[in-house]
Amino acid sequence: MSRFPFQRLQSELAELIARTPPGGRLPSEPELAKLLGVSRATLREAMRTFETQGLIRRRQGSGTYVVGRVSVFESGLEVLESLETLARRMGLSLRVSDLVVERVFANQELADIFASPLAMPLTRVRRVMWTEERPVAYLVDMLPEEVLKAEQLPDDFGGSVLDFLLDRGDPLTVARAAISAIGAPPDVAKALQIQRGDVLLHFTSRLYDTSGRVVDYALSYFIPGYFHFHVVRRVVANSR
Amino acid sequence: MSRFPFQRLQSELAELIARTPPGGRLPSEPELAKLLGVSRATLREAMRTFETQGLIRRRQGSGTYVVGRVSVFESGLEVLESLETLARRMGLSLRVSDLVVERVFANQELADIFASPLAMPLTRVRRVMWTEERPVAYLVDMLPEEVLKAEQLPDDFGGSVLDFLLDRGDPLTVARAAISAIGAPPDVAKALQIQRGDVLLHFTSRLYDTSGRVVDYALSYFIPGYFHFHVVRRVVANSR
DNA sequence: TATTCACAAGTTGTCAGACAAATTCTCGCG
DNA sequence: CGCGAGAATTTGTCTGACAACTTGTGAATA
Repeated sequence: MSRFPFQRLQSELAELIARTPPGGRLPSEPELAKLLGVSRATLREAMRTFETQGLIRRRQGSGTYVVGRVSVFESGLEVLESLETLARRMGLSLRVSDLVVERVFANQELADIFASPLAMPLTRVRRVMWTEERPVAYLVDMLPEEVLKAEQLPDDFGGSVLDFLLDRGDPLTVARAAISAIGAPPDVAKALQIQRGDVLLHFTSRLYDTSGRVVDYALSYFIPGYFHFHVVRRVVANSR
Repeated sequence: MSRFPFQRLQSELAELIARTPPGGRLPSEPELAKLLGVSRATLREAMRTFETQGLIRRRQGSGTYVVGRVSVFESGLEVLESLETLARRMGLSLRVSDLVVERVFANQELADIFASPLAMPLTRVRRVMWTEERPVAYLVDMLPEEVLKAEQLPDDFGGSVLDFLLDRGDPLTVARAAISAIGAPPDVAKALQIQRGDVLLHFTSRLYDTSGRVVDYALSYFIPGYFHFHVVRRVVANSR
């Protein structure tokens, strides 16, 4: 539960929308506002965010309707959430194995990414995520030691660096993820118990805080078919 | 000039944001509202849409700031644009080959996607996109014949069904793309001149119009490394 | 001089209430 | 049964207000 009305609103609305069948109508704005304990103006701002994402559609005089979506089991990429959170929403449970937290030093590439000097100390967190006795993802996070020291990770670390930073209250804003497909490199193949060169979905993410600094550089490797990532793409109007 | 205040507002705001250098501050809300001739409530709703898209950041007590737009506009997946348009912006030129436009009939899967009866006639457009003597993408679009008949495609068809529909003025709204990685199926491998099983990035897209109907179901296969797809992910608080 | 603290001014966040505009429903009337 | 006028409902927009937060200023202090 968040401290700020707007964020709480967003998650409650997201839940409500997820519960409503495609094409279904949401309660009217005055009703919803009362139900959620906010003013209509604030409610409308929250609704706009979902409209921007294409999840709902509003028709003056008629109501607000949930747009047909493929499945609740899919994750929209425009919202950054941890695999754990995603899995919980899907009714799955994720397990962590082969957790390795180590201290490394920035090479040229990493120094560029973090806009830091060469050899800056970093904390690298590697682990394999399992669901139902099967490895499905291999995750590597790298963070400046000023942001995260190895000792700070709790013993019951669930596998999500993002959740840890959020719970700690870090002022995170957005992440930028590059999406590609690759054949499994040897170390990843070994961790995921697949063959070298097998197909993997690959994200390379930079997580930013409010000051625009990169606080986490993450490499994610997913075995296709276990997680369904999708994105809503806006059609831009003709410029005139 | 649009008929509706909100749409006019959006384009004027978009312009203002585009004019403001990254990190720059926008005028205060009361000022902007007066300047644009709307109430502060309406203005805030419009601002929310840009905040959702990661273009601006608001800080209570301080102001509203423009986020570095390079990261967002470069080739973000949140905006749907044709490969042609994208390639032109990246300074590449795309060529089309092996264009096949044919009439097919919906099987059960396609009928579900289009919410249509079985065996509904569809127009299927397949082609290979080349850049610099090398095939880089294989695209398949399927549209109800009511939306697009084979004869309607011009002789100089550039390879983008999306551009064609937009130029024609179709009321398109959003597309949903599912992202995954696959090994090349035989037919795709042949078209792209690669080996069966080679790694491909794969999008499955549904394009919607204003009535919420699926007007285009598209399969896209990309050879990794030629197009850089990325997405901006908003951080939201945990819901627990 | 340098530092700290209180405070005022400015900005975003939220609220309540009102009316306009569009849609949908109801019901009387032919 | 069909149709149209009007009522009811719902989203769109506006106004004014206050709360919460940030920032700069300047006086008081070490």
